[in-house]
Amino acid sequence: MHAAVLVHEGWAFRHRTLTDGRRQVIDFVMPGDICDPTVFVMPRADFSMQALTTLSYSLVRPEDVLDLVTRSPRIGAALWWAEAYEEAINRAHVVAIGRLNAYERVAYLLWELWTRLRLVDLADGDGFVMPASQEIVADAAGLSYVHVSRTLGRLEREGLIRRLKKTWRIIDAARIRQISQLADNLHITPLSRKIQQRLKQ
Amino acid sequence: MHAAVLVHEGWAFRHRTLTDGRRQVIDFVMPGDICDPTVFVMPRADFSMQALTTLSYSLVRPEDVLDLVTRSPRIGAALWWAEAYEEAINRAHVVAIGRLNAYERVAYLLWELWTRLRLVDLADGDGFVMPASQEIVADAAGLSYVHVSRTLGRLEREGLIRRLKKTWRIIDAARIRQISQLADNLHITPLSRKIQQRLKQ
DNA sequence: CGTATTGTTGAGTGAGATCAAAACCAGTGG
DNA sequence: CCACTGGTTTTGATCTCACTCAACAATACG
Repeated sequence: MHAAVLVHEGWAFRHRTLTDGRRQVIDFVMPGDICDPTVFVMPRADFSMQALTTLSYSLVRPEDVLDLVTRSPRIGAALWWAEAYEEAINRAHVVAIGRLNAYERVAYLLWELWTRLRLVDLADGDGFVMPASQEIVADAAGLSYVHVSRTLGRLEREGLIRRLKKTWRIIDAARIRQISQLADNLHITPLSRKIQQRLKQ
Repeated sequence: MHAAVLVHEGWAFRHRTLTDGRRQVIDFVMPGDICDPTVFVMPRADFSMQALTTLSYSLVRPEDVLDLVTRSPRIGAALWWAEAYEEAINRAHVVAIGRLNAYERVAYLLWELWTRLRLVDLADGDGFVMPASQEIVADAAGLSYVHVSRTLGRLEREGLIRRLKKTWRIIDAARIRQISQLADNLHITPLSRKIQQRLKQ
């Protein structure tokens, strides 16, 4: 059983960088998320993790995880849910990167980030603070940063989003959702909302 | 209703098909694989599954899984391991599709399939039976089937693989492994081998 | 056999990459 | 308040890898 990191504040991302410099961001980690902390310490062969902002988090040791799970079915369920949620996001990424074009892919990413942030009350209405540079977004979407810039520009020109410094706003959520194709992959329910909220604290 | 599926014999694949027909294969399911333990927590699966050959499998109902896990730590550990393994494969897919070119991606796929089959003793030395059509391989790699055909042709012309009907052989494993870049993502250990072997039965 | 599915090959095209330069922005220090 | 610096974003021009279209070959199958 692994230890776990519970993120309270701040963003990070997990990524894999190849020897020649190519990098793929596997996913973003934000408040309410749980993840394996060993990556902070040990450069695992698989992937590594990097903070985007200052992070506040708590560590749960393996023994404690086991203890928590066996004692409280509620927490066990929450952990299990978090796991399943993460997997659903990962599957969506595979589909997005494998079969959506740049326009759809960037729309999906916007939708995912906004949705996940709303889940933990970190979205300010239609807007949210975006700490990641476009280079990192590109590495998450499997695109070049130049093309990400162009695509975001297009979405803005079309009136679907608006950007001001680090704050991005979803102007036409319905359209973004529709373009992204995979919005329903993130099946958010009132229950999941409550669970994630609790984990955030 | 959803339940866990334990595959004993045969291949299947999980995929997501978009409304316009574009399809992404999320992963292949082969003997020893369990899918999908998390489906109990999710309201509805965001993907569907399809058999490639006749399948032999056993179904485990949600209640029974819970029961098994709480009673036998051994089974709990095995489930946990299977989960982690599946995630590692999924992460590798994201990286492969996002950042590898067609040549590397196909090499990776070959490596992954061969490695996973060896894990459950279903590889005949350097060869294995490949039940999936190139169209399905293409949908797994995020490529067109035409390009998959060309790429396999190239690998064969270069003497790295050989194909005879449905049997594919890895002639130069070291090269394939090297080209795929992500071979070490599948961290196989003697332990994992044993666990997978047991699950196969 | 004939028919359907799958695989191969060639030609032309296009979405997104790469290259390069300019514009912008946040600090930092004078 | 301004100039200087390094990072980020934008824009234009060009190129390339993989896609599409189309025809044909091979294999599987009733």
